Amino acid sequence: MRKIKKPESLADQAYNLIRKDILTGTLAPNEELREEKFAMELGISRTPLREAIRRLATDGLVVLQTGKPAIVSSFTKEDALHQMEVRKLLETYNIEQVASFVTPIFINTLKDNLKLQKRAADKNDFHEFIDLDREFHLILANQNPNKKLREMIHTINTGVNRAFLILANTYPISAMEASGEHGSIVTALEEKDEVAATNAMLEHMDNIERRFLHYYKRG
Amino acid sequence: MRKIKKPESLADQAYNLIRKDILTGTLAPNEELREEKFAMELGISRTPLREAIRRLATDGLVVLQTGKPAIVSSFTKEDALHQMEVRKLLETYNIEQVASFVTPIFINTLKDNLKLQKRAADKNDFHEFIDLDREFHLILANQNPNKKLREMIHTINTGVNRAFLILANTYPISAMEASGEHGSIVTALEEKDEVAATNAMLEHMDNIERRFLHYYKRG
DNA sequence: TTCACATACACTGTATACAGAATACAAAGC
DNA sequence: GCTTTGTATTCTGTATACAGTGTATGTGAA
Repeated sequence: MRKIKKPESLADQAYNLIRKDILTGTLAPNEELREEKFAMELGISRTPLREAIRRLATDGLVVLQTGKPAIVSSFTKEDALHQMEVRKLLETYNIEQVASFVTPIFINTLKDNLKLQKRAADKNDFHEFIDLDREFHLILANQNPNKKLREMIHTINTGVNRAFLILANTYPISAMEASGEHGSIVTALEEKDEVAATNAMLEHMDNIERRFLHYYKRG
Repeated sequence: MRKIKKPESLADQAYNLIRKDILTGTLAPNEELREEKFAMELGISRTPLREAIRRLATDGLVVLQTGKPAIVSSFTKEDALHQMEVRKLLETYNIEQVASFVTPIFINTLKDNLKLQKRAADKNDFHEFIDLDREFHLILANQNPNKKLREMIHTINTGVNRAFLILANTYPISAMEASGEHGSIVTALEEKDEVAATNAMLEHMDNIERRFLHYYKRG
């Protein structure tokens, strides 16, 4: 039976749109989200917009201030490092589990993604690479049967990706490096070597952190 | 300086109230939350109630169904075990970290809580013990400088505590056992023995799981 | 000029009104 | 009797209206 797709609610649409704008930096940190004004711009009323903003707040992407307009959240270096610490814990734990579930189709999916990553890196297509990077880790997470763990990895990665934007300028090097590290992970998985996979992931995480700090310092 | 407490918004109040009702089982799984009816009962309008419900949804305590009333979420045995798996990961990681930050005042806070736990267990005060149990793990989490990790432990523990309610009937034994396990954790922390503390926590987690499965089977 | 104070404005929090979708029920047809 | 279809009701999604509070602006006195 073919399903008829339901139209997304206005609140959902607003949520996705604003979320993307924050993650891509179109909406800068500390920017105020005045409800009436913002709703008008989106062509909707305050009600669904408010719902979207509240949801973004639980994601940590905006901060609510009672009686005052919500603002796009800013984050310190410490916040980013904290997130990376948790991410490291979750991603390494996950890959160790996932290494036992390796199937040919799973490996192929990863390899397809890898190819696209390399292509994006070659073309210097920044946004494309960020998306593929995110997707790569999503594929890994989604292989885990534990739904709660999957959810947590998703949210933490969203936050981290935002900090990653700081690397925008010097992205080409980062992308090449990251792409190579992803390759190592896939190789280890293909050989069903749990230890190697975990180590590869840990190394990847450490390198992300290193690159982040390196470029963060230079502003 | 004494602080003047700001009045909570209606949405906040509704959120806390409904949350508690779900966690204590006053609102049963699959129960429908009809907005108008429910808002009337609380003496507020639909708007703040909706906000509360949406927030509960991101906590995983209710499930939204577009165009249909939201329902109190149910959870399967698998869900509970999945949550416990993540909790195990986070709590053991946390305590290993926290063991290095041990201060006398921290130990005293834990010991105070322990005393109250024992008292509640002796008095067979079910709700009190659940609260103290939750607080015990909260104290441990809050000692960690990593805010993101703290947040995650808080949310995961909320969910787990709900499953714990299944043990309500046979609670006395569980409470005594859990209380003792908490004691072992504090002792290990007091001796600044990271390994012992981590092991004590891991054992505690495994026991929670064991008790859960034991009583789950018997209904 | 500067400070005190009053007034106007802007924005959120909350209530209510309205439209469309889902559901329940009853009547009609097989 | 059972299925089906039309209709009424109920509910959510969204828009709008209203109230209260904080902030900015402007005016008058020192």
